[in-house]
Amino acid sequence: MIYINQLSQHENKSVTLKGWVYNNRSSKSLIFIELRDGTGICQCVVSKADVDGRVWEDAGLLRQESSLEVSGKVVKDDRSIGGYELHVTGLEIVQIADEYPITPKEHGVEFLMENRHLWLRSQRQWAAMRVRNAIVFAIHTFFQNREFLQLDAPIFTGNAAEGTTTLFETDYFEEKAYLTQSGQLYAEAMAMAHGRVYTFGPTFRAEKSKTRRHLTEFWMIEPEMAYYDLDMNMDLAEEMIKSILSEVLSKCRNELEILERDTTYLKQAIKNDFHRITYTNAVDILKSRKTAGVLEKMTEERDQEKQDLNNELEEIGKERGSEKKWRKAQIDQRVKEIYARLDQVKEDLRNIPVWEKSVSEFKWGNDFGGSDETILTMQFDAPVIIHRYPAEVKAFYMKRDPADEKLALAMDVLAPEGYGEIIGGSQREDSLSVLKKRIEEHNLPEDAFKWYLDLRRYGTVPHSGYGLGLERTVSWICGLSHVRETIPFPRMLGRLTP
RNA sequence: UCCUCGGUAGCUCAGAGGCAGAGCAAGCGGCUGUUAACCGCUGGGUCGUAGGUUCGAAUCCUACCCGGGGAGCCA
Repeated sequence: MIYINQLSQHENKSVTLKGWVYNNRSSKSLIFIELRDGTGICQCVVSKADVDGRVWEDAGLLRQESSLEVSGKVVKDDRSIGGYELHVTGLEIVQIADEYPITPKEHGVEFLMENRHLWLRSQRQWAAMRVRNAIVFAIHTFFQNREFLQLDAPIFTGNAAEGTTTLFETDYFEEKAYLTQSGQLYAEAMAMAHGRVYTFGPTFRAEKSKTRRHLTEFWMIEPEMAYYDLDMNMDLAEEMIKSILSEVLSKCRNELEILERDTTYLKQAIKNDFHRITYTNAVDILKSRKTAGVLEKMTEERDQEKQDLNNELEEIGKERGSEKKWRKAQIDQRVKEIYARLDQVKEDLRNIPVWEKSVSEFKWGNDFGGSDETILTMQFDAPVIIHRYPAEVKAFYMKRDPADEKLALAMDVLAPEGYGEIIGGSQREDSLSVLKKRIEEHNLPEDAFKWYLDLRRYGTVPHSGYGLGLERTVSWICGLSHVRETIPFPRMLGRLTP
């Protein structure tokens, strides 16, 4: 048995493939089977003249997703996907599949999510999972090559660490336990034992967020380094992202093609320095004449597009009445596309005034909203790192800027093309007395942080770290519009199965 | 929690007070190279649920359920 991605090494040889029917077509004396085997897709051609009666008959019984073994000669043919096809001589059916719910035609999100366990077999989902795998591998490689130690932080935690977010509560032998929202505090303890460490694990947030950027269960990578200041932290984050990008671009060319990902910005992100701007600077940009111009231009573009789409609708509407059946179907398809795009354009047009208001009324000291981030990243061609946020909007454990007590030594990395925040991090407060004061100011129970405070009591050092959201990273690199397609079985508001 | 859009055949959708429709899928037949193949025929309905208005409701009204997108919050 060989795999489809090795076919080029077996040209003109006889091989056996084992897999599933992705799609099939038939005529009087030819049957085309698109076979998938997990490594790729290969068109298998069954010619009535070349096979015995049983093989021909069996080939005629196949339906979408039926499982089979098929043998034949590997032939180079540009008409076939992948450039090679199999001229079938033998065929063994493993199972004739029941009627498969996911047809080669289009489907809605709800239906696809109900059938997520099967949807994973489809090409685009297959490609996204392979990119996710490549990203995971690249992250481990990056840290392992630098002698970081991987650690697993606990999933059950006894207290709501930062006090801000809503956590999932469970019963832990009649005691309350929460599912972790971050492994950071534990990573800090391990960093004091091993110097440089990282976690790679699941994280849970019980917030009722229903957007394309949110899951209730997602995977986070949290490096934590002793003797690292904020600048070193930013350098590491930038190097890591560049390293992930070059790995994926070289290993997943085929996958990115299936996903129809335009890789221009990804390549630019590897080549160019990330833009580093302070929060204060970012606020100035948001309130600038240039930003207002960007939004005005966007409004004009959307207005024009809306007009163009409406004109097209009118024209093809006239044409439809006098056309042949196949052309009518084509027109109907285009009409659907136009309506979908119009909805998006109308939503943008509704949103832009809201964004304009949010930007023009933005006050120093507020945190950025999703739209503010989008507007910022629209003005740069590589990821943007924003650092030194107002301390008031950030977590208690972040160190203040010695040059300005109002600022926290925090940093966020924003991905371009509207993908937004993929990393949040900071230099940590290393003074015992200051940290105690912060815990008090945030009305947090000091008892719960007793062990954490010990880290500042016994050989405290400057240290830093950050958290990278895996699904948001996959979503950005794949060019997917929703994180639900970046994880095999997404857990989100209202979705617990499959 | 709030704003907004939606729920009609297995799937994707049209129908906007007056006979329940199309394409695909399924079944049968036809076609020597198909790429979401194509052509013909056949079967397929709790119009999300409950109530109301009306001679008459998929269509109008009310409540609820489910889903999409967004706000807040965040990775």
